[in-house]
Amino acid sequence: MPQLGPPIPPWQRAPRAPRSRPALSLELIVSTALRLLDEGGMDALSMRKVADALGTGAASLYAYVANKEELLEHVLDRVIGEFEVPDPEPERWAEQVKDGVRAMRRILASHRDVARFAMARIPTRGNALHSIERFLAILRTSGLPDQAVAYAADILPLYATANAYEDALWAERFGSMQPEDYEPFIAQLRDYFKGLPADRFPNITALADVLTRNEGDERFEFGLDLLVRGLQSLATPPPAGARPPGP
Amino acid sequence: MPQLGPPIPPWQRAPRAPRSRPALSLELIVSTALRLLDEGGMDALSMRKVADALGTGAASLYAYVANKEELLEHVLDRVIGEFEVPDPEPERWAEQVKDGVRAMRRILASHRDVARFAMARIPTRGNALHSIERFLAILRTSGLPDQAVAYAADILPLYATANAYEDALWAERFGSMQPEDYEPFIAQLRDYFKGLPADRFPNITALADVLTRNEGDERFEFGLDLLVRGLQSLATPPPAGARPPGP
DNA sequence: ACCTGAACACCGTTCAAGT
DNA sequence: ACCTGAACACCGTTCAAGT
Repeated sequence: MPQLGPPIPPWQRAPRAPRSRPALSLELIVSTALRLLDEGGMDALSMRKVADALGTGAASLYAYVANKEELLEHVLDRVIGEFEVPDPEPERWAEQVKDGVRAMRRILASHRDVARFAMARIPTRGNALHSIERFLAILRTSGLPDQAVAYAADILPLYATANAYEDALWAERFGSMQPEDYEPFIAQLRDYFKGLPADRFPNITALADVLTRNEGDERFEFGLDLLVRGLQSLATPPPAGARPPGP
Repeated sequence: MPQLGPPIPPWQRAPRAPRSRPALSLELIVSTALRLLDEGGMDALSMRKVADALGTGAASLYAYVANKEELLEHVLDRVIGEFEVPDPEPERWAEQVKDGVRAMRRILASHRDVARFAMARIPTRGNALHSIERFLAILRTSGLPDQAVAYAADILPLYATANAYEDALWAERFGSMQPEDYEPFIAQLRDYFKGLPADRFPNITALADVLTRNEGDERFEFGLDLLVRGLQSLATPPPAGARPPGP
């Protein structure tokens, strides 16, 4: 029960607050949507719930966004705005690239289900453009051919997003993506692998332990290292005389 | 129009087919769900629509699957069943790994929106287990350390799935993922990049052409090559003294 | 035991009607 | 011009009631 003060006779009331809720705006709709998403995940982000949190009806949102998809694009761009890319330091471009991918994943994962609709959108809104521009600046100091720079600028964010997407689903299933929270599940999976018939599953049973290793960012870092090492090998021309191994 | 034979008088008909529709079964529910997904994408796959196609009500499905999520898992496993992994040929493991990742992407992309729920599920059902087992067999002939094999077995399917996910969204937006269907959109994006103020976006404007290059699988192959080359560099011990790499 | 109609608590989006 | 109540056409899931 809310505490009620003594009753105020109508004639003493303020002349009816201009509006108890602020006027609607795209800005306000987007921040409300992001807040709901952060608090309750994707299920909490419906047009109706956003409108409700703003004290209006869902139909009113359609004056500012064409549809839910467009609202999600704005939310994504707002999150991308948190991504700060440093000025290029050419002699350590590879480490800067890694730091950038790590930051992308961290920021996406910190906003719960944002990663789940971040994939496959070609982000062309303001903040995304700015981030791409600055990420390209770092990649270009590598000496890689332009097309390799362009593909890398696509693939690295895809890798960050895919990992953040997985993070989000782990968090959904276990209430958090902290390893200790889902360790029992991992242990169960490990036992399941170990208990498989070894004649039909010789590799899974033999590798059960490493397949279910659950050590923070190790797997993410492993893949990131593969990608960036590959880029470095393209940037560094093979030593004259020697030929790279291959088929 | 199907060819109809001469009309058969009612008294010659079979004594009323035991049921005009076959009995429900998990098998039947899963194939119906996959058919609807292939035909109409994710929007066509609802519990109600699957039930409808089977001539029953949505509630009846819950005798066979706990919820929609479980149905999707079965659909995914059915699709994974199309994935055929060859026997290992140790001397060309890297090429076999690449072929495997290509096949994963191709199969996922051929089933429209399957990729959209394939991510981040740890597939432990029958077909998935079998595929993982055989993929591990190939990876283990590389000579990579066990943990690297295990991480690779996670990351490579993630890469295939993330790309197939993008394919699916392109197909959704443009009715197909054939490059010629969305070339106008790409051209528009290219012009947009080129028209940006060059002082604020020097890299995007300079790279507009390569950033919007749209040549089939090139980008996918580029990333796949980075990953597999990275694995090869881990498998081949560095040339201490004079170690000849390769076969 | 198995199946299901109807209900519950939601969706995104549209549109006529209000101010 | 801006806003919105109510409606439309959907969802996934539950459950009492039927056979």
